[in-house]
Amino acid sequence: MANINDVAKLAGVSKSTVSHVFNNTKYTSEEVTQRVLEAAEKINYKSNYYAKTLATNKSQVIGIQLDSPTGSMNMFQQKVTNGILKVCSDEGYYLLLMPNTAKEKEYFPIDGLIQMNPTLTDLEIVDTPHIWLGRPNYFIIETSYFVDNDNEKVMERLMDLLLPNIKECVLFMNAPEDMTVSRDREQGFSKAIINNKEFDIQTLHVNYQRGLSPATFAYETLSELWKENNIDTIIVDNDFMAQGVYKFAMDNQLSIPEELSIIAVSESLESSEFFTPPLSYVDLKEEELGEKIAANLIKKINNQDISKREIVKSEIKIKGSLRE
Amino acid sequence: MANINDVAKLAGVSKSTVSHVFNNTKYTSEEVTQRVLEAAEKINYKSNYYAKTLATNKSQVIGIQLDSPTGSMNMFQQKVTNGILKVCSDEGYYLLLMPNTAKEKEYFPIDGLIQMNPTLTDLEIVDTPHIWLGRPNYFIIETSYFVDNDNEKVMERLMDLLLPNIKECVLFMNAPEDMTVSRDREQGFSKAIINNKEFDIQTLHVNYQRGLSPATFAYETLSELWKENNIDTIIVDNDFMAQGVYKFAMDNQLSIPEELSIIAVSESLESSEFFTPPLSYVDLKEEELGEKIAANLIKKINNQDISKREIVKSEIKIKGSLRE
DNA sequence: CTGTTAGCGCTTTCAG
DNA sequence: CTGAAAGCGCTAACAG
Repeated sequence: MANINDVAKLAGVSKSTVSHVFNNTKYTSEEVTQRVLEAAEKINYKSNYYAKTLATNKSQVIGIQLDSPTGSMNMFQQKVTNGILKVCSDEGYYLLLMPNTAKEKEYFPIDGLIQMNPTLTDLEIVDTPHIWLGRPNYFIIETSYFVDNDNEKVMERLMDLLLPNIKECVLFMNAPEDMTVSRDREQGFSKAIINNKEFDIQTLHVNYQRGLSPATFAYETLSELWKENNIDTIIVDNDFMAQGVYKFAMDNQLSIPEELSIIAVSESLESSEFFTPPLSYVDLKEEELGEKIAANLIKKINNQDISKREIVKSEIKIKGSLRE
Repeated sequence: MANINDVAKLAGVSKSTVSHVFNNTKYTSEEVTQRVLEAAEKINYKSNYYAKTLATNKSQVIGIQLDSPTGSMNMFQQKVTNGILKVCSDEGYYLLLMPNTAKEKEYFPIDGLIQMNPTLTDLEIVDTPHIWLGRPNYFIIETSYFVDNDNEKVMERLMDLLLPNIKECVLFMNAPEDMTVSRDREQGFSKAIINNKEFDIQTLHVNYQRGLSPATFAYETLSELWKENNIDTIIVDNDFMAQGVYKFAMDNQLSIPEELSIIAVSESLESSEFFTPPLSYVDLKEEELGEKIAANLIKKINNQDISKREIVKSEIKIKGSLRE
């Protein structure tokens, strides 16, 4: 692989001149510029990224810190990543997927970090510009930048919509307990109940337990709670869980939405239309989340001002699964 | 950020000794080792990846060359990526997503490359160990390594299964024409027909045209062809298309599978169970593809022998959408 | 077994 | 406007 010296020699100039014409970092005469470019072309010179990074200490890479050690991403994360990738490639940044393996003996000087999936116990990150996807916990929220959905608000709006049509009891199957997002949603859920005391209904709230598949979890939880409660409305975390609920409805010959009204708080599988009747859901605008987060991070890397919290509004999509 | 000199000074040894204890590249006395480790710990030393790479010319990064300029991945690719990521993190490799933007002024010395989605017009890649996901075209196949499904074979097996129950006419809605995979599938499809002349049926074959959503494409194509042919069996490229077919069936009050038998050649949305009746499909074992490809690439990087072509067997999953 | 030293390829000050 | 040279942090002979 040809290097900068080869080009310099061939063009009959010095290393630094070559560097300058390649980086537009100083004026070089038209003639010299041409000579250098031609020489480079001739021997197919490409600047060595690693040497450059070592010298400049700017890597042009953004890392995504994944929350799983194997590096698997769930559908939500994959969609967000697509959004991130879009602006990264526009802005000339590389995207590095970083599984959460504990070792870290090496210092990989990425320019910025995107931290997936905040939990209640995350610690502050230092020495790298970073942005959270979702709300960080209260220990670090003051000092953290993040991009998030309007989780609490959308739950309130959703409940305002649902409440008039709940007959007796609503069940909320929320995300896992340790995720900040599930807290925010629960908050919105509770607020709406309190603010609408005129509707005298019963509420049930459970968190998804990792281990069972979401569909199975939903099915089993519902079977259990069904016996002792007159559940007629169900909010689930995602369409995967909804699958379990639909199956329960079918097994027990319950009609949706007449006897069981259901909505999912995210459509990670993009499966709404596969359900009969089509599943109502909340569109989290994952790509937009990704684009916003990447755009902000890049600004931050370049020391431009950005707001600490950026909210992407989610949108309630009403389909046939909701009782009128 | 502390560097190797700081550690050396603090521990009272030389740079190279520090380097050696960190890389296990030469024996160092127990005592010295300890001193170095402690010193490193104390000042929070992490070896600088870029300097190391520049010196060794081994980056420990594997690139995924994406086929879209925006860098978006479809579901199939995302699932394969999960498999890749798994072995990468096991083996200490980073994974870099490389959108297909034409610039490339820089030479980013990745150790190896995974090339997604071969088409009929791809050119040879030089100077980087690489493996294709899927069969490369015939211009380059002789010199290329790849991991692929048994596309042709599985189509033959599928047709053997289907043929006895086709009444008059089968429609195959294949992947886009420029992809090698669609050629292989068509090959298998035709072979099965020829080898089973005793079944006197009519066949229709169309390639998906990018632009329309797969579901819409399927719906419209079917509407068109339906008028003039007595189609009773349909093979579609994926479950997204199947959605269009199910909708067509519903709109025209055709019962599945009695009047219309249907199977998808991939279940990219993992949506089989969302259909009523559940959609039959071919399981492409995406994660396994990803794991195999990464494992092979890493071996290749280390100059170990690997076979040029590795096949992952796909599996036909029969559900209620197929007439018996 | 440990230390010296010459690179890896590029950027960037500083003289000219 | 151009070039010489120091340095980015680390590795790997090689000498001791």
